[in-house]
Amino acid sequence: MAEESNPREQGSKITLRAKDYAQWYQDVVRCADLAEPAEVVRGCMVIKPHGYAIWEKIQAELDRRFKALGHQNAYFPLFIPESFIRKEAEHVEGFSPELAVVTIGGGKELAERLIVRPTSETIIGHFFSKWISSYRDLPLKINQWANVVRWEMRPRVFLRTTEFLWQEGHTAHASHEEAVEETLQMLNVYESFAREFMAMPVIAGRKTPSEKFAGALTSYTIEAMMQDGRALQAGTSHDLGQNFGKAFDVKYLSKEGKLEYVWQTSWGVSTRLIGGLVMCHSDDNGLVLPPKLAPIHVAVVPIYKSDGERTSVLEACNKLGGALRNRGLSVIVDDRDECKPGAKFFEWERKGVPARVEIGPKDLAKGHVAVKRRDGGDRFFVPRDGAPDRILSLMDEIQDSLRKRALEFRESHTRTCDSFAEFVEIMAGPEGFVRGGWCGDAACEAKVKETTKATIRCIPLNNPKESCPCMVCGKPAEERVIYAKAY
RNA sequence: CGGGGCGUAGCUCAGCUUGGCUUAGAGCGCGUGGUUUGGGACCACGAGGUCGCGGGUUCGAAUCCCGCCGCCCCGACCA
Repeated sequence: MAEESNPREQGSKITLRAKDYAQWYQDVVRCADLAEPAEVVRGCMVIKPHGYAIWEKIQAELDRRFKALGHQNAYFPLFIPESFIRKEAEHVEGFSPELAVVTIGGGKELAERLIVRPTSETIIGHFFSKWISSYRDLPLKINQWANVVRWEMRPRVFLRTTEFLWQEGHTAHASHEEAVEETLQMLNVYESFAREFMAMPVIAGRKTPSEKFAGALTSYTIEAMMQDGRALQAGTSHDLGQNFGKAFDVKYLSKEGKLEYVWQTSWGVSTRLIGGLVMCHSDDNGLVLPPKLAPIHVAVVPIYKSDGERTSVLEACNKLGGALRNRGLSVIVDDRDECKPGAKFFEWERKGVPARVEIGPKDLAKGHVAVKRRDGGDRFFVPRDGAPDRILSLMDEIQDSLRKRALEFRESHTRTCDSFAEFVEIMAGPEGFVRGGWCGDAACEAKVKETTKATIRCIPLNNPKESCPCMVCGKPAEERVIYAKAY
């Protein structure tokens, strides 16, 4: 049905996933009214109310989790003096190509150019050095919700926009051990959030040196699989070592009276998560949302002909709506007179509302309501009395079902491979994840990228040691890593 | 940055090759009135456009020429 060339479908047409995955993604984003390309500003997007509501839900839960672990929110300047960026050699090299620079302010050329922050390690490092003087000031655990700008070559709504929203956590510790612990703890927060709230299973692991954050000692990541088999880096957590501590002179006096550099971490997730959410669960009819992140849980659609029917049907709808709201659900009773029920069904379906309830004269007579879940299956009926509780428990079922479905998809698209020739063949096809050995040589990693465009997404945490051949050179390797093409 | 596409009504586009037959059009959307309402309703009337910008050619330019700007898509980078 998504392919009908009915003129009234213009602007709301969704390309089939199997036909053109990239176009399908854009269509779902547009039809679900999540965001639109800003057009007047290259690479930027307008996050529309329905999309922003999802972001607010993501924010609320992550913020809760961060604070529960002792982090405090703060806010740092949008502009960073150019000299700050230059203080950490690897950092400047990594970010230079994608910086936006302000050269004029108030009509006058600036004495020092200002960088629109691409990330805040440098300016936060500067302030940490002012705030930290004793081991008693540590650990310092700060989080910032902010926008950042990276002049990417090819923007894509949510997945890679010039400006995006994110949170960046920055912490300083007295020991490397404690910093590593923090890095892994926050990676774990991301992993569990993705699994529990987004219903998106991810593989948590370590980046190879060539893929790590510019300026970090070690970077960790969570990698999700999209429905086209590609990987999405959904969040990162970095062990910064003393690199920024040394660059910004962040020192403290230890208990023993010695002056030491702090050990820092940084970690972030962004509005890219929304893109991941879309690509993980949605289908040819539009957006599919896990209930825990859905701005609207239930759409109640009244069906009536006469005015008399309208009154009694709407009364029943509002009563059910109230009962559902009392159970903590967000409900819309779609009492618009100007469109027919069918149009309403399509609209809420496209927007990913997890469940739809229909109430009409027939239902009133039979004492039940009709329920349709967005994630599939036929419409079914539940008695009116038990409907609120049944629909509440349905939310958990949908959440769980989406997670299981995504996990099964990932598992059925993950292959173990020992031969480079076979690997090249896999990457030419419908893709997916490949578990293959890696000897640790950057040359082998580079060869994979050159020939297939795939990369090592991560070396999974708690990876079982396994003697296997390096998938590229055949030399002995100690463990398998995740190879995939990425967004 | 390389390759491709596009800029005409709120949206999607036709018209451009062969300049005048257009007083710039269509569908969708929007407004008003009526009939409708269990999977995208229909009829009637109506509002809405300096044809991306700047030059040029011509009696005459959305259409031809030159220059500029912008956006989207496909490749090399990232959260």
